[in-house]
Amino acid sequence: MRDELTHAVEDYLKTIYDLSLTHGRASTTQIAEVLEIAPASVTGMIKRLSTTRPPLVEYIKHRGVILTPEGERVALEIIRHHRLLELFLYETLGYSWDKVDAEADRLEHVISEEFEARIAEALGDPTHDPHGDPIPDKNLLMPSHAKLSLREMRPDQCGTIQRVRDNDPDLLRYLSEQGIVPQAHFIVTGYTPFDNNITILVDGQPKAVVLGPRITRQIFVEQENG
Amino acid sequence: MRDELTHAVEDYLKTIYDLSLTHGRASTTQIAEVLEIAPASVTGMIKRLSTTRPPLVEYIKHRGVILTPEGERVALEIIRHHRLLELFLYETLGYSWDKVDAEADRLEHVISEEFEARIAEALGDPTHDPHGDPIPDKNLLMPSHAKLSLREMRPDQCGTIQRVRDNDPDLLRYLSEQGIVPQAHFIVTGYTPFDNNITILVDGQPKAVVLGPRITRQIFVEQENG
DNA sequence: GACAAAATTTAGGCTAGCCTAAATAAGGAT
DNA sequence: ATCCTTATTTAGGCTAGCCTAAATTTTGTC
Repeated sequence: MRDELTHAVEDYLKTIYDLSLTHGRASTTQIAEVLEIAPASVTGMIKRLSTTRPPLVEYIKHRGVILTPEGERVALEIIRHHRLLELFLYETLGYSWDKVDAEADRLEHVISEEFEARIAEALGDPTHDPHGDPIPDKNLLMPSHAKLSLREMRPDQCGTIQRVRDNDPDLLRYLSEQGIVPQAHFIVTGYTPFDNNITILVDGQPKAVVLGPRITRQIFVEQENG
Repeated sequence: MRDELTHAVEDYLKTIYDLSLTHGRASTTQIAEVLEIAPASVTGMIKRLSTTRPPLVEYIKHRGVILTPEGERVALEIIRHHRLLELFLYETLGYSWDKVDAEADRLEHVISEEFEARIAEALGDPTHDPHGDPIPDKNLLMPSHAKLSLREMRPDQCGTIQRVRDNDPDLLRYLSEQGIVPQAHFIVTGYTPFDNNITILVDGQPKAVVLGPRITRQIFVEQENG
């Protein structure tokens, strides 16, 4: 395998992969926002990524980028590192789930294939990290995962939390205080149109929680027929 | 604690610390050799390190450098990271002792204080890494360690290996094949002047091994009265 | 104490990645 | 279709860290 990609390049590819999933194509501004750098810097990097051999992204001026197969391979490799590390930190070292992301963000770029293989084995080839994010397998294939967001659910429907797609430590801590963590079972008790707030009652929790759409959009669930 | 030192700076400080132990003062050329970069590059970096606030090294033109207290603090912090990581990789992840150094060299710069604290605790606040190198404690104090090198020993003397101060994987693999690892008990069976070769027989090994001074100088032992 | 060899520093250059300010292109509203 | 806003790119600049080649200092030897 060729390597020798810089951390910065790996971060760009990971970001583009992520944005492509929800937006199809990653725009300069979106990438700049995620990476917290100036849009002009993104343009420069994107040009480089699209002219390497093999190219890592396909770039159309003023139209944003998508990953090439090679770019996607690299992105998935980093995502596998990241999510395996998150689970390792959580399971083996006892990190709280709101702190694993920041640590994994730095470690993901420096661990060797041997490190990856050893923690994967120690964890029993896991398919999901502590946030419920799917972990690509050795061949970089994504396991199946819930695609229904909590935002689509309505009163009286129930299900289990599968995935919380956000890395803000404060939000994660807040959610876990409310019992909103993967595998938690809940019932929707309220929905208000216009602001799209959703109220849910989590099993074992004293009271229901109202969540706005910015949050519920990031929470994926398995619905139950109830 | 101030941080935000680059990986390169940390590598320089670690190298200078190491060289200072054996040579008192680290010369431009020595640093360049260890880091495998051009001497001119070292001069440039040293100037920077000596003019930061607070300065990390004390630099006298044409005379080399020594660490300031602050520089030493940073070096010891990195060395603590490195050696804790080596032991962690060895004990917890099952790495062979010849591979831990390379992995730790990259990880040492990116782990957080929390990571450091958690692996230290998981390992029971260890004092020595798999090569027998002493691990600075939380307050960066070095535990005591063997200072007698195998090179000084003579026939009929015996003792135990305490420390193998070399990171060349091939050498380490060779030595462990001969049973020369920390805690191994041995007796010196031969010494030849002029070339300073030393022959030792390790307990449980079928035959004696002849080691040149470049190797024996790096092996530290605890002598026994025998 | 002079001189050659070795060590070190200076000078000038390069790449990766970031920045700001200014120019240009795209897209939506009228 | 034009105007205005927003997105994007261009141009020029900066720092960290490396490089080579040339100049200089130190050191060891006679």
